[in-house]
Amino acid sequence: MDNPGSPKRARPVTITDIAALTGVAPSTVSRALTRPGRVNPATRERIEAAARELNYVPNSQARALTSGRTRTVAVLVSGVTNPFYFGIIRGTQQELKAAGYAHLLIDVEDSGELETQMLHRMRQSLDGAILAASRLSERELIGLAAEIPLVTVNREARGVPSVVIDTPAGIGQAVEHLISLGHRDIVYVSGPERSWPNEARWHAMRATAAGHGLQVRRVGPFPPERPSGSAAADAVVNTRATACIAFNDLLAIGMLTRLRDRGVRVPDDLSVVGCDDIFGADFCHPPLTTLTAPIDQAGRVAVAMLLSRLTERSAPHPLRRSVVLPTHLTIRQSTGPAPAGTDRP
Amino acid sequence: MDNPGSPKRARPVTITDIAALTGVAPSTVSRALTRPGRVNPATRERIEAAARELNYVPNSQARALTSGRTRTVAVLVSGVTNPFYFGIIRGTQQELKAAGYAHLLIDVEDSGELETQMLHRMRQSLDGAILAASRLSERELIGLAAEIPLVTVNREARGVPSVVIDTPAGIGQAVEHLISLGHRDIVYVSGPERSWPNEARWHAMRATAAGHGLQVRRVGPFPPERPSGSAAADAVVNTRATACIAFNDLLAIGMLTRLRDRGVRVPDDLSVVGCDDIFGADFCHPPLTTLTAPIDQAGRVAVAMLLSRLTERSAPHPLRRSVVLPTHLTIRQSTGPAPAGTDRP
DNA sequence: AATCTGGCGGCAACCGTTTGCCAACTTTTG
DNA sequence: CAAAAGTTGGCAAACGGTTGCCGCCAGATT
Repeated sequence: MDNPGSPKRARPVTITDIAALTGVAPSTVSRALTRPGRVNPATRERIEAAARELNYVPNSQARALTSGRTRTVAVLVSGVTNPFYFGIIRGTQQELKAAGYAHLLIDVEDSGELETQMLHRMRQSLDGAILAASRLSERELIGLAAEIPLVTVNREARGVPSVVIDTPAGIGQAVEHLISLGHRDIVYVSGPERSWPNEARWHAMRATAAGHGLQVRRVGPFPPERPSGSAAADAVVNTRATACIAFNDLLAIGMLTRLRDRGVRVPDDLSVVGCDDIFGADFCHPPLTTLTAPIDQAGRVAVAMLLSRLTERSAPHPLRRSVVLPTHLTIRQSTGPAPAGTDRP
Repeated sequence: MDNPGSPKRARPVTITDIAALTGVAPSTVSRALTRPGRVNPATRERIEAAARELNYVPNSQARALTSGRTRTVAVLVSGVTNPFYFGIIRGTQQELKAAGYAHLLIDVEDSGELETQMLHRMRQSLDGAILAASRLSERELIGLAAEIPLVTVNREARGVPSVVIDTPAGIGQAVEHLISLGHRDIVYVSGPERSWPNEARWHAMRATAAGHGLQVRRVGPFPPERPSGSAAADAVVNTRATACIAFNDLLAIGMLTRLRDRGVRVPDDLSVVGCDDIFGADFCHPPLTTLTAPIDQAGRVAVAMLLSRLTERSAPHPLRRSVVLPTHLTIRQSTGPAPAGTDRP
């Protein structure tokens, strides 16, 4: 190795090399490799042998130039920090790899602007994109979907295929769980105001509570991060509620820490419910009662929907334009009976 | 929207369109956009204005075809599940985005074969790659590094630039911490046998202990995942040691759960030390004493090293070929004084 | 035997950009 | 004022594939 700092990359093998070796035209090589029925089986065999021998790897840039297809899908998340996205990343990665697509990861950090800009710049290098947690307006989203095939996660927009995790339905279960434990004063710990799932969760909670003749309150909004849990915990304690449902587990786990510091016992003094069942929800202290969401699956389904749209030549089934995945309540130790004094105010 | 299933992508604007609009040749447009000094400032201004007006986005495939540079870097991790890689992913993502590079995520699932194969197939679409947790042999690694610019994380191989997190040095601290608490019988909970950092940690532990006239034992190997913590916990209890250091936090957290189930009190009966300080190490129960590793930083530094190699025209500094990042011991509540009876056997 | 048909392979254009080379023109220099 | 040097822009050839079209040939059809 003469200069290890800048490895000399050997000139890659091209179809022309294979053509020369087999004595056919480059176009024949191309066809043998991409349209197997189009050439004589014998010729094809020779070409394939040569390709194997030369260790040929097709140049995807060149391919993309004519075909327009890059076999690359972008996955947009906002904040790689959030374990929720781990699931999305894992699910999409699995499914994309299995289909032979490349997985381009983009962190748009909660910025709708970055989101549009990135997608716009890369649109020629992508076959499609998965938008986990878009901050875009419905208008913008639809506009973008006209530029490039899109599937959203936890976000609905007219005409844009989506995978939504039905946490709102789970919220209903959670509220009933709390009511059955004797809680009458439940508060919602709000996440980002402009977030679609946040609003959906809040509405579901209010609706279910109303169905039981209860009113619910709301504190926040808080950034959906662990540190915000402190402020959230204080706000909840302030309301004198006996139970709360937090926008997500990150916030809930943050609250747990603060509550412990303040000497508020969970669940004796206050019951806490989270959302998502992220990594850590089962081993925090106390283990968190939460709405278990099939996050990985959401990622996998989103990719499957996108790819089926890309490969399908006929018009896509209008039925499968949107998929809703169910959640369920996982009861652990952060919820318990309402404190005696407050059972019936 | 006529057929929302397959959005018509408008034919993208090319430099030829800009050339036509400004009345210059395409080559001039190309130069105006990529080699600003090469054209008359006035012409350039006109071209830039036209480009802006037409909302021009350069086609990166076409660019890559001639230039050979794709502005894409692959990040290889083994198991997106492991929170350790979250840090790597976050760090690399930040740094790559800042430099205007695309971030291609590849999960090679602990398979050296997949690792080689993927890199080989994609080598023409990549400017370089970051190998976090390579399972490759030194030979293979060096071979691959000759094909494509590489930076490894937590893995050393002759002539391949690397970022290594100096957990072994931290292990020394951890051992001394345990000794100062009166522990005399410490066991190492081994991770994957063929893993480079695993061996390094074990050696460091043995060396430090030997320096204090102590012998240490080793249990395992265990897959570095939470579920393996159960088996690991049982194995450690079996040794009757009073303290252990686990290959990583995932394993340590898994152990904590099992120990609690078995009624073994941590730290009263057994002290546990983890490695890495991943997400969750601070809120598990009890919070884990661990070696805090600058994981994000490792990702950032790895990318910085790679990019500097790519842009530098002269030979790279031989000095900066490898970087070692320090760790420190973060003492939480999973370590405490050795149980009285066992202090001096 | 002449014609038709279908299979198979080659030619050449094209995808969008970069870049070596050259020509025209302008400015500096002696 | 002529020659040299420097600017600036255009031409055309790549880069590595894909694909429409055409021609050749063998076998089938009449």
